[in-house]
Order: sequence, then C-alpha cells, then structure tokens
Amino acid sequence: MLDDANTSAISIYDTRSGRERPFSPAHPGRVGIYVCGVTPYAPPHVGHARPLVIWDVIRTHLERRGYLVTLVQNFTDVDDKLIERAARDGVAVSDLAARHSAQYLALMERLLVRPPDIMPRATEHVPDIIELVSRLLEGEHAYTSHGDVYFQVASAPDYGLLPRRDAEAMKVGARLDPNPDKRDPRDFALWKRQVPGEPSWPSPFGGGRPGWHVECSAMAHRYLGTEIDLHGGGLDLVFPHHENERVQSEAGYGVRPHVGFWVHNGLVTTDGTKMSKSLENGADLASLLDRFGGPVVRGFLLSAHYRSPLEFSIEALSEHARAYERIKRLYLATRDAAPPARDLPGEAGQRVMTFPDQLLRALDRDFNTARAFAELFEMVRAANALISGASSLPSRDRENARGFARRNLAVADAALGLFVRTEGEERSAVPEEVEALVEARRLARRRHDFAEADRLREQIVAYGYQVEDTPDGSVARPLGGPRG
RNA sequence: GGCGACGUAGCCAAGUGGUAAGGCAGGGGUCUGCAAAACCCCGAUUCCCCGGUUCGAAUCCGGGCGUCGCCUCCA
Repeated sequence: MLDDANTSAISIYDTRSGRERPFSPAHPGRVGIYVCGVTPYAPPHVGHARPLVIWDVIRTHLERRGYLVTLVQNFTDVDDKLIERAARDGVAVSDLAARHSAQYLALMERLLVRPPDIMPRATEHVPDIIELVSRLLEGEHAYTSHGDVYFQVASAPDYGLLPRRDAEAMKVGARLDPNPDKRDPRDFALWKRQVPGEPSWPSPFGGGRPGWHVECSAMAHRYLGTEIDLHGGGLDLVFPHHENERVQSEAGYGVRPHVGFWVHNGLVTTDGTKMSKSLENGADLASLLDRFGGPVVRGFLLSAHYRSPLEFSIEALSEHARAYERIKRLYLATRDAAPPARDLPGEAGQRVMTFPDQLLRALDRDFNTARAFAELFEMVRAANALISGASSLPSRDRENARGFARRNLAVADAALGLFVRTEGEERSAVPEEVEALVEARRLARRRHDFAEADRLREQIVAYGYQVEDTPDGSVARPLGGPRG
C-alpha cells in the first residue's frame, strides 16, 4: 500500500497560528524536524519521556504517509544548570553531561523510541554558534557589553508573535533583571563571557560560552537549513526559549518564517502541578520502566492527545497496564497465525478488516493517538468476538480472523510501538517449581479431584503466578498480567 | 496583575455545528468443575454555570466560576 505524500490529509496544530492547518512541507516529499532535547544534568522523569515518544510516533507516521523525514534532537550540554550541578558534585561539566546523556539514550531505547537521525551536542557546534552570533552582530541585531553578547529584542518588531503576547507589555511585565549590561530587560545572552573554572571557547568577541537558545538555532540551521518544517518541544518552551530562537534565527539567517509548524506537547503533571527536575516531584523514568516495562509507560504517554496535560500517578499507570493487557493477550494468541486469505463476514469482520485505514486516519488528524487507541480497542474486541467469544464461525474463518488480527497488531505496533521485540525484555520463563505444580494440578483435575486442584492453584499463586485453563491446556502467568 | 490553555459518566479520555468514541472500575449474563481470559447486555436525555447566534451547539459568540501553564531554570 503506497501513499502519495502530496495527497495525504495530515493536519497539524500550530502554536503560532493557534489552529490546526493542513500540513505541507517546504520541499515536497521531505520533512525536516527539530525537537528540543534535554539539558543532561539530572536523571530524566516521565515528563521528559513524553516528547520522546510523541515525536517517535509523529516521525513514523509521516514516513508511513510517504515522506522522507529527518529528525534532529539536540543535547544542550553546556548551560548554567549543568555548570552549577557539576560544581556542586565536584565533577567536570563534560563528564556530568556525558553520563546523563548516555542514561537518556538508554532510557530512550527502553521506551522503544528509534534514535533520531541526528543528535547534535552544543559543545560540538561552537563554530556554528559563533558564526550565527557574528551574523547577528554584523546585522546589528546584537551588541556586546563587557564581554557578553546580547540579542537586541528591539530589532525584532514582531517579538511576542509565537507566545502571542504583547511585546511592550512583556517589557513591563518582565521580571526585573538586575543585569545593567542589557539595554532592554527583554534582551537575552547569545554569548556569556568567560568565568574562571567554567567551560569556555575562544571567539572573535572574546572567550566564553554560548547562552541558552543560540545553540538550537545554530544546530537546526546546520542540519535542516533555513526552513524547518516542524519544530517541537514542551509547552513550557514556548517562551522564552522558542520565541528567542525564532527571532534570532530569522534575523541571523534572513528567513521568515523559518518554522512551518510549531508543535508543543502538553506537560505531565503530578498532584495537579507540573513535574520538574527543580521541584523534585518527578517520578524517576528508570524506576517506572523497571516496574511497568517500556510498552506500558509508552502507551500511557500516548493515551491522551499530545497537547493535553497528562496527570501522572502510579494508579493511572496501573490502569493503563490493565488496558494494555487486552492488547497483549491478543498479540500472544495470534503470533503464529497465517496471513489472512479472504474476507471476514459481518460487522465485526468489517471492523477488523478496515482497521489499518482507521488507525492511520486517526493519526492524520494532528497525531490523535487517543483516538488511535480507541480504534485499536474496538478492533481487539471485534477480533476476539470472531476468534472466540460467542462466535459461531467455522474454524477456517476463525483462523482467518486470527490472521487479520495479527496483521492489524503489526500495523498498530509499527505506528504506536506496542510490543518489545528484544530478548531481554520478553516475559521471563516460568520457574520449574511452578511448572511442576501446574502439571500436578492438571493430573488432579483429570481425576476430578478439584479440592486438590484448588489447593495447588493456591500454591501457584504463592509463587506469584496465576494459572489459566484454556482449550489448549493450562498456563501459568505472572500475577498482574503479561509484561512487556 | 497580563497572556494562554483546559473544564465531557465513579476515574482516565476522544469528539470543533447534526443529535455523546474508547479504556479502567462497577452490575447482570454466556462459557468454565470453580476460576481466569474472552464475548454479550447495562451507564452521561447530556458535555462547569448563565445568556446569545442557529432549524439545530459539548462544539460558535459574550459574561461568570474553577483548575493548570507561561510572564527569562524548565520536555
């Protein structure tokens, strides 16, 4: 099934215009995406996982619709926070950044996220940053002040466009910056002068390091050119980060607009408030992955539309784990099914056969993963009804339904990333002792000694397993349902 | 204080003008030695409140109330 990229009906919500618009890239058939990554100074929490998973789905869907996608996601590996933390812990900034970047990549893999095409680091693009700052100085969009370089906000007449805020009001409303080196409180640092003990690089405007915001403009330009089709990040980056990035890119590279669609994801909250590293109320991503497995955490993050706020709790995650179990069970039950050979009867049959199209259509509409899951669950119910349940279908049709289910789950897996394929994460084998108890119980049931059978079941439960009797025999599963 | 977003069943959550998806929890049934799983049936005469536009509004407009976010650390 081939899709013509030019006729696909993808629409995307754009923060700048405040509405959903039909998507079309600057260059037909190709999409350049820049997503703001992290400043690797602390272990990630669930909130950091959201954009990772969302952009994995977006990227994959655009590819599925025929686009050639380039996804760039950066590491801002030199920054105030990093410097403070490194000083506090008595380690080198580069070591701290390297350690947390590596951990971030490992967690990304556990979330079943494909690595972005390019993952640039700010420290490896200092020449690009210097070049941009030089251009801004030449164009008089920036000025130097005691070794610092500031962007002159007054030179961007439309400042406030992205956050849709009044530029003058921002001047008044801005927190008073005690920095007398700035001409305007809204001005922001492009280059920070060298401070002993801090990382620094030589530059035409003196030794120092990049300010926050420039690195993204420079790296996006380096890998994607002057027109970025999709630019993403958390909603909390809209201002100041993305707005500053926008004005400096447009002023420095002379393109406007330099971004087609600004795509911002809603924030993950706990107890009704935003999760953040500084507040330390974030649930540690690594421990959640240990407890629930990649697919469940991933599915939870996709269970709401990406722009909605998402309230995190162990209960919410557990609830999603139970929902996921329905999908996983069908997956396990149809793994060995042969490909579908002919049409399925009835309404349920229609539902099952048309699923791939329904799923893709849901994603066309601003990557509506919540709706995609609804389609998935409806398909699962219809497939189960055909395969087992009250189905009166002949076995040939049932087998065919299994084939369609397998195909559908493969499609859903490709689009949403539902199932782990690596050995290490697969469900661990049932211990021998438990297998022995299952066998003993089978014998007890065969001689109709149900009291003994029930006693053995209790023993199996004591091992943390639950036994299920199916037409194909009895199987033990870990309590809490299938994992990963 | 300014700007923005959101407010849908017990809980989570789709739905942007045509008469309320899906999931979890709960109740009843089928199947089963009993369970589990699966399937079937049951839930908002109604979408925070009040007005307005319209033949028709959860959806558009105005005004309240509430929650959250941003206003130079932030995914």
